[in-house]
Amino acid sequence: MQFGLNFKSGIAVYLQLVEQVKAAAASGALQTGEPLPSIRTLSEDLRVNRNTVAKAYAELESQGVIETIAGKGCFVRAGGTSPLRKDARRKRLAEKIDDAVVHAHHLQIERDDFLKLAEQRYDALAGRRARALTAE
Amino acid sequence: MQFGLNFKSGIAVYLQLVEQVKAAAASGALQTGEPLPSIRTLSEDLRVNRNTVAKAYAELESQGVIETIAGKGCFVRAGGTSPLRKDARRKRLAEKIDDAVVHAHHLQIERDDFLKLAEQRYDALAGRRARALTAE
Amino acid sequence: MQFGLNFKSGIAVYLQLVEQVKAAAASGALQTGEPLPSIRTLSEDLRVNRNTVAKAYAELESQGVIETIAGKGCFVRAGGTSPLRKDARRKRLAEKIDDAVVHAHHLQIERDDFLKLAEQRYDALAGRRARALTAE
Amino acid sequence: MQFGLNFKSGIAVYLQLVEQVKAAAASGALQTGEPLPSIRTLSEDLRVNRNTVAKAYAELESQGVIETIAGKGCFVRAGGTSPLRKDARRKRLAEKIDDAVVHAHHLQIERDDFLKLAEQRYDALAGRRARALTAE
DNA sequence: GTGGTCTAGACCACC
DNA sequence: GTGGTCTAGACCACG
Repeated sequence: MQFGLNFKSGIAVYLQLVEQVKAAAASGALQTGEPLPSIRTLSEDLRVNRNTVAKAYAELESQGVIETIAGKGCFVRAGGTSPLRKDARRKRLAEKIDDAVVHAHHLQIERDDFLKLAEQRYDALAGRRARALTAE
Repeated sequence: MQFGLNFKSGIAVYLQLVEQVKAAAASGALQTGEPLPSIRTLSEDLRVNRNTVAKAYAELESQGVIETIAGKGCFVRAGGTSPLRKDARRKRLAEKIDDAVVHAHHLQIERDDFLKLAEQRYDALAGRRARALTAE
Repeated sequence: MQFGLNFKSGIAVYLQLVEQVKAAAASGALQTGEPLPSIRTLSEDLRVNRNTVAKAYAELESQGVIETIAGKGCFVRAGGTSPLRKDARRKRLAEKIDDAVVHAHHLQIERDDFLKLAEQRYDALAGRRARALTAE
Repeated sequence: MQFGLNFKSGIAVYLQLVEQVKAAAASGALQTGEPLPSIRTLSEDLRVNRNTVAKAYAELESQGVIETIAGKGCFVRAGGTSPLRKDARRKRLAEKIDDAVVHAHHLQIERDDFLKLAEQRYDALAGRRARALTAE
């Protein structure tokens, strides 16, 4: 998993985590039974307090997205979250992109600049992800 | 204008308002020079405290989206007035795009799909804005 | 740091705080990275409501003078970080200078005196800042 | 008299007027017995509500700076306000200039730029003043 | 009528 | 402990 946090967004950090895990589970990026990173590991990776990660996992468990097995870790639960169809996933993403588009307008970023930036940022994250995988 | 609030989203109410006004201005639903609802009126409509709406409007003013004239009201400012340096504007937009990129990964949307979607949504907003202008 | 408030000046308390913090940062009395007093502490010292101090700190953050980290505190930011375009910065400064010019006329200070005074005060501040840095 | 108002300064407009008249009287720019512009005239010149000017004059009268003679106008009162010595006036102005200098620092305006701007703004106001006099 | 400031006191997120 | 948000209600400045 590759998480991205924004500490200045005004959205609580633990909710950002919850949302991202749910999105990954909804798309099938996280498969049933797959383990999540441990609270300690993740909190260190993200430079975040352990309580914050713990709260996110607790929230996910109470929503039935994951299952916590004491001493073993947290795992994606079967059922409940059937993977979304592709157009449903695109629709979810479209909301996030619309948000960026609105900001592009107010920040006076032109079409070409906007699209180029989208490409750059996508590749930047993909690059970080690849490096993270090979470093394992 | 019609605003909708989600009190359980974990996102500050005043920020929800800020985003909705920005979206309305970007789409042409709110035209340059148009007055926003008064703070008192809107706070009553939304069953929210006056200070909360005031904080949203203050934030919009500091972002250059609206102009507020004490004793008269708040008005949508003309676009193309951002006082920020170009690199600062790009940096802010990059944060929003990164947010979308992270979700694209979690939702397993591939690069081409992501970029095509970005293009579509950008053009969709520009189109709506153009239609709103001519329909005036 | 020592702050002083005038409750009868007709100038909003939170703006008096903003100006004093800015002056302290510009003169080197507050050094880069130095923590400001906590909102609660300062509000008690000044016999002012917590929200008033919070508003001042929020304004300072939005002006790029300080950085606030929720749960940790507020810190003076390094200079040279204004995200504004140069013309926007000059325009803002011009407003302040105009204020001084109007007073120069009313106080019957001639052109040469005015300009000499501007030079003196600029150098005086730069000098204090330099001494504060070396005295560290 | 040449007044300068800043509607975004956070200082009440009527107080800005009061302060400027007091400064002019303190320097001798307004002589004892000299008439102030009428409320109606000044409010139109400054694009301000008549009540605002009236409030400023009322405040000045209550402070003993001016005298209102119903049906005739407002006049600078004798005594009470003996003209300040030159260095006292310079000191008052220095406070305003210091304010501008602090803002120059935070707005990253260098010494030369600052001094050039001070010169420009001084000459700009002097120019407006000259034009206003010849147009009479 | 408009927006702006301030208070008093509550709850939340995070360290 | 830190800062952030929200409410309820007061008073002020301006048109």
